[in-house]
Amino acid sequence: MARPDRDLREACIAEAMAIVAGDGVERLSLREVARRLGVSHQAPYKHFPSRDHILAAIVARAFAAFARFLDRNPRSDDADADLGGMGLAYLDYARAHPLEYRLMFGTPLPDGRAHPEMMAEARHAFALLCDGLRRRAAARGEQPDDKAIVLDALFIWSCLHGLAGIHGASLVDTLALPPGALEASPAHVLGRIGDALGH
Amino acid sequence: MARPDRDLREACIAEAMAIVAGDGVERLSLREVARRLGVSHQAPYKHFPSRDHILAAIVARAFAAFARFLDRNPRSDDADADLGGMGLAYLDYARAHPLEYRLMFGTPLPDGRAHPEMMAEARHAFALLCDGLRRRAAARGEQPDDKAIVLDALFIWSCLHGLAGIHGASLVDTLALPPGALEASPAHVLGRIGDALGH
DNA sequence: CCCTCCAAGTTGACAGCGTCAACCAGAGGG
DNA sequence: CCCTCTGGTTGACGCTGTCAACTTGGAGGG
Repeated sequence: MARPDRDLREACIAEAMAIVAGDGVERLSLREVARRLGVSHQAPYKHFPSRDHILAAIVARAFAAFARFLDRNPRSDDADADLGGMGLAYLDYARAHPLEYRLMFGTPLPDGRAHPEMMAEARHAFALLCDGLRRRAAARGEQPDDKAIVLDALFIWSCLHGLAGIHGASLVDTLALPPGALEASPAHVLGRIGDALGH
Repeated sequence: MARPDRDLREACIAEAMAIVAGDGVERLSLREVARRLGVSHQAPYKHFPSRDHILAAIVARAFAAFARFLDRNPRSDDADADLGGMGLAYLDYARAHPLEYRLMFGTPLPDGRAHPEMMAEARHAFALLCDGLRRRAAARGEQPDDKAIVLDALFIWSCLHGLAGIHGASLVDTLALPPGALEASPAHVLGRIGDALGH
């Protein structure tokens, strides 16, 4: 069998990501991936032992793209503003890429022990947030221990993750919010995070 | 057709909820419901036009149970403590009932317009939080408008929802938290919410 | 009492999915 | 030339949601 003129494994990943980005992870099937690539339904299994494996591969890619997005702003001298910018980027990503966001955070993920690359990419995104907090603390002349940094990172991540989830899901319709509340909620929540941490 | 000695519709709902509570919503199939009840695979369709309809029914039940849980503590004279108690109840529910929690908040829900009861039950839970904030404001002699109440309710809900999601999902393993951070995070996040709102 | 209708079930079929298993062709190495 | 391995194809199986036809029992009316 000649080396194919394309790497089918990478093509499967790209196609799976396109399906998820277009229609959501619920529509991801290996048979549809195969159909779109013009190969037999079993061909993707030559590269991925199971559906979970291709899922883990695209989750890892999604986390990597997410982390790049979080890190998109150049670092400034103002650690508070950097942290706020990261928070905005988080919400922007969730809004711009709702289906990818749900892939990462709204889907039972494959077992992390079997997919270390996926785990590493997810950790990277969280680590950016922890780094932002460390720089902020240093700029204020503080030296919190690692656990305190992580706890505040969890606080922030919880707020952002929760709000992104509310924005992205049908919960928005469900809650029957008064006019303007939805649009105002990102700035408000970010402001409250600032209140909590002390400006 | 005689009135059956059981209400199959209610039996389907109960069985569906048992499957979700035991194994998660991914394992919910109408055929399994039918098998467990000893009826033919098509029988549940006499009562529910589609899988979405039974899903909406159990989501409504889950929201109702959730709201009862949030409201479990008697009201005291201390509105701050009541609000904190509600926050703890939120996290307790998510921890005690992870699969039901994920049913409500981690699952693409059926179209809310087709299922008004489900919507109403979800709104009730959110309204409890808004009420708690109103009572707190009144106790402080403040009169925030409706939008301000809702925005802070969204802030709190975001925090709790985000944290519950982190606790409940494989993200906990993914993030490789330092020892003790996970156990400390509920108190920490609730404390930060208090910081944000001003004690 | 008989007949009709309807509700609630049963049975069978279909298409889609993930996965198992057997088979095939071509490339590379001995 | 032969053998092995890799990466595909084909076919089958069991599971799901749903469509469709059929059956049965009971209620209601004449």
